[in-house]
Amino acid sequence: MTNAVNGLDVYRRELLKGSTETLILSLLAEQEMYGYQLAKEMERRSGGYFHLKEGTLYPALHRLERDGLIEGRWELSETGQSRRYYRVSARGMDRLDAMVAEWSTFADAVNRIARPVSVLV
Amino acid sequence: MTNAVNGLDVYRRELLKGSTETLILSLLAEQEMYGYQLAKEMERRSGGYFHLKEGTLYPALHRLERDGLIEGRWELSETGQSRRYYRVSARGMDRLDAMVAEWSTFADAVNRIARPVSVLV
DNA sequence: GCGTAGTACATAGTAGAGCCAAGTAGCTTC
DNA sequence: GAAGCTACTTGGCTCTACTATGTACTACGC
Repeated sequence: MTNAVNGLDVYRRELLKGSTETLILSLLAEQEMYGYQLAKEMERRSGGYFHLKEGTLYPALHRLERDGLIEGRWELSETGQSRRYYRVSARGMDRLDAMVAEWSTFADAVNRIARPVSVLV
Repeated sequence: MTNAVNGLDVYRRELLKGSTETLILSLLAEQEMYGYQLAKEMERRSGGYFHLKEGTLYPALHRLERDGLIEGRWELSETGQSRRYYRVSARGMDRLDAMVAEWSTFADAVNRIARPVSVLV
């Protein structure tokens, strides 16, 4: 499994570190959602590129809630399943703005350095 | 130190994960360099944004060499200090292209999702 | 001669994040 | 009644950036 180009698998995974929380916050800032819904929405919006695993998603939500950036509440769906809905707190909104700004700066800095080899010719 | 907004410190650090090797490869693809020089060049090119620590830089170079993406050779500088110069291998060039493409896809995907709160109003 | 600073590389240990895997639990469909 | 989907949880693993420390050489000021 994951033969040949396995270096890129690791690469993509590592890229995701640090951006996951920004992505989650950003989606929750638009509308209240529960975990599973969030994962599906993330996948849909990114054209299938982001596929948040449970072992990534739920711990991330717990961290965000622990840090007071989001607030969750339990709700029973009409099917009888419990769902935990999350919304972004005021503090979370501030943090989101800071994170998006940071992402922007970061992406600019990377783009100033990283160029495909072909451009160098 | 690093009081108050320490959440963002962690954030920036995590963002860097996965991009460090792309940045290093990219700079080395332009010209052969030794570690210390690479760190300085990275800082200069990013306008001071990227400041690679030794505990990040040297292990990263070792990984890249172990994976056959770069090749190093020792050289004695005129001051008498040993320096290890690295250049990107053919395999490293291929990998760099793939990494830059991956970065581009990733950045696009993030930009499709992450927006500052103000835009939502 | 000695302390300090800069250059240049190395590495043990730590913390954090994403993932795998397995588990719990309710519902629907065959 | 066995899949299969929804929905959340958790323990353990790996990888990466960083901290801290160490080595070693040069150059400067005193």
